[in-house]
Amino acid sequence: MEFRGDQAIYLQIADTFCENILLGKWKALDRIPSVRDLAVEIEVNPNTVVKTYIFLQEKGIIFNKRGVGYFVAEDGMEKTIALLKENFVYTEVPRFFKTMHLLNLSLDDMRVYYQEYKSRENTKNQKDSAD
Amino acid sequence: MEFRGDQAIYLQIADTFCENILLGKWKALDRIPSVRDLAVEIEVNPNTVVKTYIFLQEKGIIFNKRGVGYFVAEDGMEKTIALLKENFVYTEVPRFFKTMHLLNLSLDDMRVYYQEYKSRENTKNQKDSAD
Amino acid sequence: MEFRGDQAIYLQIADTFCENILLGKWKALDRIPSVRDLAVEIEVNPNTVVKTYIFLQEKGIIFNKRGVGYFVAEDGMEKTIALLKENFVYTEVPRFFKTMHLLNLSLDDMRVYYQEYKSRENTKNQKDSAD
Amino acid sequence: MEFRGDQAIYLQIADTFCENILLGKWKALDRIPSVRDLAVEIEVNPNTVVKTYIFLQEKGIIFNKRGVGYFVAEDGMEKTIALLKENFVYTEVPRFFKTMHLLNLSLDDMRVYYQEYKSRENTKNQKDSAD
DNA sequence: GTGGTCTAGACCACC
DNA sequence: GTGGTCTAGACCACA
Repeated sequence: MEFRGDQAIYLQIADTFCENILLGKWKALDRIPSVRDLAVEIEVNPNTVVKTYIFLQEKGIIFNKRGVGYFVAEDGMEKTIALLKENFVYTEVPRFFKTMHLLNLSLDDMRVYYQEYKSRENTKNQKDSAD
Repeated sequence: MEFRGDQAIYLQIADTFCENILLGKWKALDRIPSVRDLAVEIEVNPNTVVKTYIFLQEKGIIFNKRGVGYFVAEDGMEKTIALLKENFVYTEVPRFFKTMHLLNLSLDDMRVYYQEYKSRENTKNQKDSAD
Repeated sequence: MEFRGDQAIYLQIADTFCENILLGKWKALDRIPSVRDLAVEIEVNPNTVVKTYIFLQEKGIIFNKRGVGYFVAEDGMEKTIALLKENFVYTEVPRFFKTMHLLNLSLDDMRVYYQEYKSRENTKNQKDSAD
Repeated sequence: MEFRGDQAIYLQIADTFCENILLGKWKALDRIPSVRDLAVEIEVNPNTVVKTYIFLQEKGIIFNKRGVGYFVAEDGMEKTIALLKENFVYTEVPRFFKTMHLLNLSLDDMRVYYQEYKSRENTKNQKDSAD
């Protein structure tokens, strides 16, 4: 797994985790990988994974059974949506529109980018399912 | 000037500077405030301003005359647009659409947010011009 | 370590670093000394070392893993050679020949100086290995 | 006139001045341009030219008649050669060979560069005399 | 432990 | 006056 330099690694892992929840890869009460396993898999320090799990636990998305492992909370998907949506609507969206405006781009320009984005995604998914 | 805690101050200063360029407050070949003056004005350490100016200089947005001061580059606005646009189109836009998609939001939902954003901006501007 | 007064210390550190790369003391993907360790070793302020490392990172010669340290880039030697060679061939060499010409010196004169230089170097190396 | 960023402007002016002496453009006891005239011509601050002239005067290359102007010293050319040669032989040449060695270049490689340099100079001179 | 950032204050060369 | 550099020391997030 590759990480960007502009954000803490443990948060990037959390982002990916949230994606997986929303995409239905992990469902309510599913057991998620152990700290050690995940650390090996994505090649980061175990402490970093611990920080991710603590972060997600504080958000109520996962919970921990002592000596057993971490599990997706019963309302994990709702909590995930709440987490992402709050940040998206109140922070990302306004910032996005601000930059859009500075660059003299309109919502219609976005429509064009959106078409491109969707066709790229389709291509990627086809390739993935072909693998 | 107030700063957020999620990004280095010197980068937030740089962002504001880019905005000012795009809004036409500073034009090509204009002399910009000296390191010391700006430091006093926005209440940060001179070294922090130095870091901002070096950063902008590396991006080709400003240049410096020894012992005279910093100036907006002749193609400063183009460089600024290039800097912002590159990051926006290739990083922010795709990430934005990705989150949008995860949250099951459509471009039409964005249109609603955009109306809200614009009306907020108008209110703000009216307040500013009233001050 | 001793420094000349005609060039910024952080650049002299960078020069020494480049030499070490080219002499094979540090190889691709080697971890280089931490900012603090190097600062202590060569008796400069940690901030000065930071400036050197940021400079080398921008040149693509080293890279950094968050919370771990700095490492020589995979193509660190190539980047180093590119950096030195570009400046040497397009700036230093022509300036050298220009001065040579002004002083009425020929390449054959240089050959004499070169012999002297090499014998001095040999003497120095013998002394070093004797130490 | 254009200046590099890696050396003080007053020294770059002094260098050009020395070249002119060695190329015979200014001869012993010639009057050289006034501070003001030269400052206008090469577009620098008059104080900078003053600094150049003081520097050259300290080296014995020019002298000053109060209220009249600056003149090339009787032994100006010898002093100029002495100045350049000292720095060249003891500083530039060793540094040049050091970089040459680090880059694995031989004196024979220099011979190639020298041919290129000379042919470029010839082209330039032909163009100048055609103007 | 690591690097990243910031403050405070100093000295310097330069224009 | 200007920017460039350096020191000293601090705090923080991160691995």
